[in-house]
Amino acid sequence: MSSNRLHTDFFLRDVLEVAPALLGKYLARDYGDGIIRRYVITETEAYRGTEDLACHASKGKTARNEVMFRQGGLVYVYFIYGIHWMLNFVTGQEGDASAVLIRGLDDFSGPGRVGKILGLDQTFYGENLAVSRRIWVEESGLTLPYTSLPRVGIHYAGEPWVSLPWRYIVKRTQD
DNA sequence: CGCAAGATTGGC
DNA sequence: CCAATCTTGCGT
Repeated sequence: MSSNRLHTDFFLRDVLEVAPALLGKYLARDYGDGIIRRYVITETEAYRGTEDLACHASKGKTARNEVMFRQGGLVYVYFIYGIHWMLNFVTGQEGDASAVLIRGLDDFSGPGRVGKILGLDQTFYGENLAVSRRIWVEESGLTLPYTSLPRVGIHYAGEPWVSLPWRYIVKRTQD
């Protein structure tokens, strides 16, 4: 039998390709009980290298963001506002310093809520999505229509970064 | 070593 | 509109 897990090659492309490509994929999580929960990825944001002033990598490599400078397919988590763990997937080749922020799963929206649902913490820093037994991404076969909008909470970056439509959101199902 | 700000959220 | 809560990055 074969696994639907997405491997490193999926993440080695430009972040502007990977971010929308993740929409509709399954975020798989094993909380340690051997039961695999799957959540549909419904919202992402792209952070693109040292040039992008909204990207953490724009200030150069630091202890906090060093994983962003590695090859794609790794997890980048960071703690913010004293409350929230943000989940990101590193993309591109080593040195590209790009990543996708996971902002929504199923009906839950907001990166802080994603981190809470998944029970993230510092131990996930650098986790390899190709081999991890507790968090990975799977092909779902779903192709969901989406829209792109400017990114949230990065006003400090100024133009053009604050206006680029690098936030991708699955259109809500009609009923 | 001090301190301001943060890829947010929930409540008033 | 604002507090919560704490890590990080930068200035002194």
